[in-house]
Amino acid sequence: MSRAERLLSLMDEFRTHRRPVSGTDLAQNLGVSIRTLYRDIASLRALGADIEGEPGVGYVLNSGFMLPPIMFTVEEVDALVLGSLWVADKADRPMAEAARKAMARLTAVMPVELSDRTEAKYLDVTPGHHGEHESIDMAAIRSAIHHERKISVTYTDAAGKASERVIWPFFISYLDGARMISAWCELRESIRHFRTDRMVSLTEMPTRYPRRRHDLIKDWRALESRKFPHK
Amino acid sequence: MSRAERLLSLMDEFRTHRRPVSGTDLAQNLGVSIRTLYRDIASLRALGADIEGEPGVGYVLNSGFMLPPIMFTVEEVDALVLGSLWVADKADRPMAEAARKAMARLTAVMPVELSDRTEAKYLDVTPGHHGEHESIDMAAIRSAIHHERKISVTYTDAAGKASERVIWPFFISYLDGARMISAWCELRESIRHFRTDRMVSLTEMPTRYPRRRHDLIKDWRALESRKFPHK
DNA sequence: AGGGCAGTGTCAGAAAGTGGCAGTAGTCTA
DNA sequence: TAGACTACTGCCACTTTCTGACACTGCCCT
Repeated sequence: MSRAERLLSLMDEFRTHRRPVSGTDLAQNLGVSIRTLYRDIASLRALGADIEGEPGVGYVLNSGFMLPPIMFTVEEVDALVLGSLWVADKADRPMAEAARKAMARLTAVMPVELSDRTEAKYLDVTPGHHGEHESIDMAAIRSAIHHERKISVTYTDAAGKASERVIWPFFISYLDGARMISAWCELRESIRHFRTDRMVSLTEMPTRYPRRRHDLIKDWRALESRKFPHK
Repeated sequence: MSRAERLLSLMDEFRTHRRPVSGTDLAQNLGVSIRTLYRDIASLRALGADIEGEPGVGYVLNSGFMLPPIMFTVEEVDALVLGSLWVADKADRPMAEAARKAMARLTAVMPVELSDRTEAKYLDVTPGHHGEHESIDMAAIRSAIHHERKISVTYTDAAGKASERVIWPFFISYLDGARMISAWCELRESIRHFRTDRMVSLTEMPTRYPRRRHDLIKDWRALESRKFPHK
């Protein structure tokens, strides 16, 4: 195992621990000495990893992961840039912010001669209809989907009538200017779609929903293709 | 200079040469022996660089550049994925293809636990109105912009009337389902916008346009903000 | 054919990385 | 408070990897 590979493995190791992990444990898992482990952590930090370490406690990787060196073509970068512009303009606020940050990271390491391209000096998405931003936290929905947890929402329909729902969200669709959540609705006992701008409030629930997200998506796609058999 | 840095510098070196460059020259520029240069090139090829070498001719980098190790957060990846989905669905064909390739490259190096996210298992843009795909080659327009060259187009307006134009393209705007080129038009002697789906034919010209793209964009933005002073 | 070039293997020496050790300093718990 | 547990840094001998020099093979172009 080369050093570069070991650094990647070390990043993976952090992510397998939900609580602080000691340097000694990490070193043992990687088959290196504690001194080398300290050097590796210093190297990762130099590369931008957000690793926190407290004496007597251990290490925590606050967020993120490392990608190894990658080859890209100029066209591929254009595509990433264009996509990020769209997300920054049209998606929910946390997502828009993430797109900006992603582009900043890419720009920081990009050869300077390509700065025109990463800085989108000559292309853009039309500044258009932003739609109504949702008041609820989209990151909470993404987290609920990822962890397959129920959420409780106060939802108003097109007529403005409010209802309380416990739903199992499993998919996010991005319309131009709005977001739609596909979820199993306990009230209606079937799959329903919810616009995020009509969610008045949202409460994360600790309960896992009793079906796998993967299966819900399968059912939903089967349902959708019966309705719209173009795919 | 570490070896990793030198590999990046070597990629930069290729891009400064428009014709084949000999290994000896490259080695000299980097301050290493020819033997080491050969090893470096082997390493870059192993990383996916498209480097061609012919005895008696020299090396050519066919395309691309290398990014060093980068840290990303999960949210940032989501944003890149979402953006790529939009580009793949709504942009011109070459751009859409580039987005798919970019995502493939990222997916290939991503930790497996994140595959749900990079494979967009739980988010998507609405499959919607694709608009009319242009018959002209968008890559040619991007090239013309990048090299600040004129193009000659046969353009039909909304009424279907065709005209020949020599234009200096400097910006691409992406609408939902269509692309619009902002360019100086020699016929109208002013800045005009052209939908790419109304360009019947396009011929690249070797002539550089006599103004800097940067300046054209400045004028255009000044004009646009006089028309729409919301920015 | 000759010049110019890409390419590979080998090996001694150079450079980078590792592990062990000593020491400093902080957190947590009994 | 003391002790166990932990993060951290500098130093140095040893280990591993990389480099340059050399010899050799083979291809392209004029």
